[in-house]
Amino acid sequence: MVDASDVARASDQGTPAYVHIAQTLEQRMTSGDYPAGSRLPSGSRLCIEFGVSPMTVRRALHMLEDRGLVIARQGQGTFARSFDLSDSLFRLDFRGGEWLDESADIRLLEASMTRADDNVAHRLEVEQGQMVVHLRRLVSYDGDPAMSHTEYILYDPRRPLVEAQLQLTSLNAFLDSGGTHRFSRGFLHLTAVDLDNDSAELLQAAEGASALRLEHVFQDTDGTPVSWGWFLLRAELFRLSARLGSL
Amino acid sequence: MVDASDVARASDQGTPAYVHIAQTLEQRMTSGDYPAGSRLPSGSRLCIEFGVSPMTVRRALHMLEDRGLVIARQGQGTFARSFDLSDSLFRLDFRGGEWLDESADIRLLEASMTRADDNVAHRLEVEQGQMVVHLRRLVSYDGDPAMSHTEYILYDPRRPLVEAQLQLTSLNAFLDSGGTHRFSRGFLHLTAVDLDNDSAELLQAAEGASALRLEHVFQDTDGTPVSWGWFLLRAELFRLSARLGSL
DNA sequence: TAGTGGTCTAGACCACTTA
DNA sequence: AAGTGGTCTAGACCACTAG
Repeated sequence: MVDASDVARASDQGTPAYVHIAQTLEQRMTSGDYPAGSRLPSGSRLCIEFGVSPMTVRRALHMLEDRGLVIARQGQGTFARSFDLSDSLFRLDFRGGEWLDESADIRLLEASMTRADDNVAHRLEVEQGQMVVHLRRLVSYDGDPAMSHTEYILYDPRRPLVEAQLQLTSLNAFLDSGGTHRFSRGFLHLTAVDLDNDSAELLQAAEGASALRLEHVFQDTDGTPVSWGWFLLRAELFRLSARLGSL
Repeated sequence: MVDASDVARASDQGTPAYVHIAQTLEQRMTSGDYPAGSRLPSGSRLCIEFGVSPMTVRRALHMLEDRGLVIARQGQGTFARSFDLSDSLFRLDFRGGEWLDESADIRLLEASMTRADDNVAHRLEVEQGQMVVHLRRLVSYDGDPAMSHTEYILYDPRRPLVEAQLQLTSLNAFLDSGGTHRFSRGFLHLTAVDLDNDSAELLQAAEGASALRLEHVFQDTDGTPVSWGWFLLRAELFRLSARLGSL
């Protein structure tokens, strides 16, 4: 019989048992003890080996599964996966500061009602020609244009939420951590593009200069698309970064 | 007294209790019941409200914390965070197929020993002028160039690991799921760039065309940089995507 | 049927913060 | 001192997969 305080001391310093187990298993995978595709010892065996309860082993395996290092198949076992670069999780950074601080200046360039063209209608899942709200913004830092934002927002007269949605989809709402609204669902796509004439001028960059294009669809809680749009981010100012490996 | 089978039935269908709890809490955050910055009910209160044990509540909170929707501060409480786009986790997709399948062709364009210049020396944390391995590869799909890869690998005569490292950092090792080796540590940075003359020609794109530049540093288990390099990905073929919100 | 992963309990002790 | 999150136990039952 072991009690909690014994176990806490068991690994060595203050590192939790589940972290220690996960690290040990990861090390065995990278060192070749558990080659990619091979089956790891079962939960019960790991309990015995590490002298911990099932819950603790499960949490360690859960960590590895979240990070994609391992895949568990019910009734079969837990298997080592090889690392796949395409599974890396990137985080979008703004170089040289926070996304939105006091030096950020958001200018609303356009706010109008227009009829949805083919593209807009498709993304917002409405009929072509339906009225939608069209917004265009420019975000500058210290007077330097850094990104533009073009957005089309659903306008449904039967549920007059435009006011709330305008706020919902305002830059502040998802760039500023202090906002009260947030999105419940949606997706993002990020690609590299050449700036067209118009955007290049707006961002004070050369025509054809590279930019990151971050496209978004934000959905209502029921899955209805509410907003479609994209940011154009000056390439020198933004990047995505990811860390590989242990913690 | 409730036993496990009662609880499993409690939520409704087969959804685990911790998922149900996490979803409920997320809904309350988006609906404004728990505004950004506010404190969520404590673990013990949630146990009472949902009629589950502490471990189950903790797992639900853990999920929300992993997704960045919530931040837990020991001794204070768990607080709702507003969603921050910059925290989105992107996944790199290859449009139109798998990263590496039978149609992929990897050509080694260059493999030589060179002296580390300023840049290389800095990234690999060696002295300028030290010998390093220089590799350059081109990956094509169905005969179409899709990405190039330039890489500098540490060459330390005192520990002759070059052979193993070559394999470690080979394309197969991190693009092909069947490999046995994997990286233990490192980081990635992704930006948009204009292709220079050389790269444009190699990728059969126009000079100045946009591309994604995926820079990497792979480290040994002890943190020593082993490989520095970058991929240039034709912009039309790759993108990053992320899903927001619930599952 | 035996073994696997997946979930859950009803407690416990610890480290930490606030008052 | 009271309340918080963080960790852990020693069992349990379930769903699934295999032989």
